Amino acid sequence: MILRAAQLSEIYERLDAHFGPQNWWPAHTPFEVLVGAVLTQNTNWQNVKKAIARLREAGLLTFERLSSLPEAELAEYIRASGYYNLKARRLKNLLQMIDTTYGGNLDGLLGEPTNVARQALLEVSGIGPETADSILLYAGKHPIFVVDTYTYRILHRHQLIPEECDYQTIQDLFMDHLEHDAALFNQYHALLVLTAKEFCKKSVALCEQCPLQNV
DNA sequence: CACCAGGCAAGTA
DNA sequence: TACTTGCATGGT
Repeated sequence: MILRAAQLSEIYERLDAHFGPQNWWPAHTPFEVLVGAVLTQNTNWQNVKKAIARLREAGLLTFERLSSLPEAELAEYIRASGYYNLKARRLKNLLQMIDTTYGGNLDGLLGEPTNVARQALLEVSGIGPETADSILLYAGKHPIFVVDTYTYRILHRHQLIPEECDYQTIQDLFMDHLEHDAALFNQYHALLVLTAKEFCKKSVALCEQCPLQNV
């Protein structure tokens, strides 16, 4: 039950042929990626879209406007995304770090070497590996592979990884055997999300129609 | 009604 | 260290 290097390319080729180019993340600006990355934690993207829309309508999708918004008010704007009190706090923690360490300049954070920026993000309470890597890849175009529950579920359903397999192990599988290219990692992760949503739901797997059968 | 959705941190023993 | 719990809305 181990994933072979050649299978990573095979999986990518099949999914890319099936779904085509995706050009993720669905956001207008790097700052919007940052916000969305926190709001989508364990949450349906449909709910996140509602919350992002509320912030956009209020003109709050900038570092300065969101930083000056009281936490309690921010929580109300993002209510539809669920865990809204928790996420308001986490966003504030993140903005605070960018303010104190990078003078409120998101590009300052994203312009750091990947490992430095990743460490800075992980030190923020509420930012874990997936959120950090999503920000690095999709807001900063850093060549780092984003692992999520979909990635795990698809690989495990196809018996390519064991049930006990942590984030770093899965990320290393991809990064040890693929070219470190942001555009490739972007597309690969987007393809895995689409595949999970269409063919590999938690309670139902439509393996007969899945492009990955018999990999 | 039950279950699910692009996590993470804090508490417990 | 290993396991459990809290956080919460909205769609199916």
